[in-house]
Amino acid sequence: MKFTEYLLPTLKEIPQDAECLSHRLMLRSGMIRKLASGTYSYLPMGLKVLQKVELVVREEMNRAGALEVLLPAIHPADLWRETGRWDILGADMVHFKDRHGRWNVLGPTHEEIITDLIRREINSYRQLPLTLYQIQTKFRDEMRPRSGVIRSREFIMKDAYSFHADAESLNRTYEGMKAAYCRIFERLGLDYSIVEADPGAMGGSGSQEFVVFSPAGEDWMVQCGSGGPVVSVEMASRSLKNIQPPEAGPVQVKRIPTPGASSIEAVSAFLKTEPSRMIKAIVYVKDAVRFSESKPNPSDLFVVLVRGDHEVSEYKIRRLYPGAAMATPEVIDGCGSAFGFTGPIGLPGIECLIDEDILEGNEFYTGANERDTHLGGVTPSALMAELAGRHKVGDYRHAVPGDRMRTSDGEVDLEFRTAIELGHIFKLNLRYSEPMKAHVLDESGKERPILMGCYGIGINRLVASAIEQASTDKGIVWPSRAMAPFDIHLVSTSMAQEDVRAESERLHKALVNHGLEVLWDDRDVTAGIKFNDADLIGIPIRIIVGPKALKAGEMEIKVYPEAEVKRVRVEAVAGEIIRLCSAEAPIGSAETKTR
RNA sequence: CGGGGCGUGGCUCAGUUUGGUCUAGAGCGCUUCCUUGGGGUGGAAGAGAUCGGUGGUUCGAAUCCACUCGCCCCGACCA
Repeated sequence: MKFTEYLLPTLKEIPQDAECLSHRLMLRSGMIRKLASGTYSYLPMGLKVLQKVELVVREEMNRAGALEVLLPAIHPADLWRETGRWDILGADMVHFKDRHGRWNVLGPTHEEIITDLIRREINSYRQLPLTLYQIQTKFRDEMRPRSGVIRSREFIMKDAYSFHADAESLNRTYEGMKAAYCRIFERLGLDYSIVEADPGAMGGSGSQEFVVFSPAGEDWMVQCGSGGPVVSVEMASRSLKNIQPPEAGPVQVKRIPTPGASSIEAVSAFLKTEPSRMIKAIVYVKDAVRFSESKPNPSDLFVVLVRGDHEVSEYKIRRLYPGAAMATPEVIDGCGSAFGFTGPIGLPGIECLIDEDILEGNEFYTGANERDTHLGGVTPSALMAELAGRHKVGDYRHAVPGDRMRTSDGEVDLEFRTAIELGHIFKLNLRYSEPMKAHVLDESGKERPILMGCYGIGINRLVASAIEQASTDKGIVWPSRAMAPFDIHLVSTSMAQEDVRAESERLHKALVNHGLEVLWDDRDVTAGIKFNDADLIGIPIRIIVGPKALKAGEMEIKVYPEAEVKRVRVEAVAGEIIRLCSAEAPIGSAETKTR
């Protein structure tokens, strides 16, 4: 491809609106342009990179036995109502009323759509297992798009869905998909981590995220020592200090009117104190499925106490009560408390999980279980007196910096890093098949819901993260040749010199005829401009054709990131480059690329 | 949605505090010519802006006021 015939508008100056590195570089290298907040046009070179990633993804999906389909982007809202997600996702979905007055959704994901397809087409366990995938644009009306292409309102996703008659089959495919994901990320050269994710209240039995660490990341992850396993802040457990609960002491609390102030921030501001001096009390239902809201019994509930500046980890409390779910305001009001003003004092019969940090405190403020009222002077010993016997002390909160964890190497600090989520694999089990009645007949002729898994990769985000990984403000450093937009960057330093032009043209033709993708900078501009643009675009193999070397009958080859200049006889350059390019496994072979 | 910031040729910005000398400037980019040709070469001549929009105040508005639209950042929210 001749530069002069291509659309590659590189920018010398840093665009004002772009703050994160990948965003700046994608803009500057002419890969993308912004249309509006969270929507981007891909210019030819940007598209090329997306397609290179898609190629690897397709190959690995196909290899893993998944079949490619293409589902519609426009969905009737009724399908989303079947699973309750019309309400759950709500305003996050791009939706519109069509001319017949029916609500439609621009797909933010496709579980409902694929499940609908499967329930129509699949009737027998003998048609299972089956894995389908697609690469398609998703739409999400994000509250705040950010970081360029990392969180946008429209993005390309590879989403796969698997269907099974039994858990063993689901597990097998899940592991197969996980392996395929590893191959994809390895071939693309990403320095990624697999993070155990919270399977959540959906009854899921497993979920893992593929992340890359980056300052542009939005999710905090915790690593237990260097090289240790990575988990989310919600799941990271800390080693407890084994603080002995104090003796029960007098309950000398004072009631404080706090009109209208119910959130931690509002109350701490009103009382001129710190959130860390407050106790946050969250009421949970032990088993949301079997709970009857009309007759709430104190023994069906429990309350979790964490410091005001901490977050309750639902993951950790679900280890005690797997069916736990946050109580509704009605239940809270009905059990002798007041929504927004819950506290541990005066909730007879309700079990209490106390995060250990509370015992370290002296006096706390907390809700009085009465509207517009809080309590002051709540001490750990008062809690012991009040809760006598119906409490448990432990680790019930999200991890925070400063937490430590015991490992085989002794106690280590938890390391906090931000990460970008590129992929997520999930055992959905019956979450969609049950409400949507996607059933098959088993061997005994009995109707059973299909077990499902789902597996997503954000393509655009993956490209941005790859650029984030090793690039500098000078230019993009592609993590692998598989992702670089071209194989070769041919730089002719002086198009005014007839020999340079002629030799460049000959070489360009030879390489293209060998099936290589070559960007030939044939612009009539100075060498400095070309070198700077080459650094910006970052195509790893560069050939420099200039008058000096040419006089000696040579050209220069640089391979980045090693980038030692190698002088090669003009006649030998094409052969050398072809050898270089085929030294790697060509895309499509069974070989995994090594970085 | 709350908080903060911004909006002036294609890009980066100056000018706004204190209205008039701004029917608006600079650098980069763009067009033409010469020059140069290994890290954004030097020079000459040009094109290009209803100062985000609407309304108001005023003899006079890029500048003051109101409303509005858009963009960025932080937060809240959320798979």
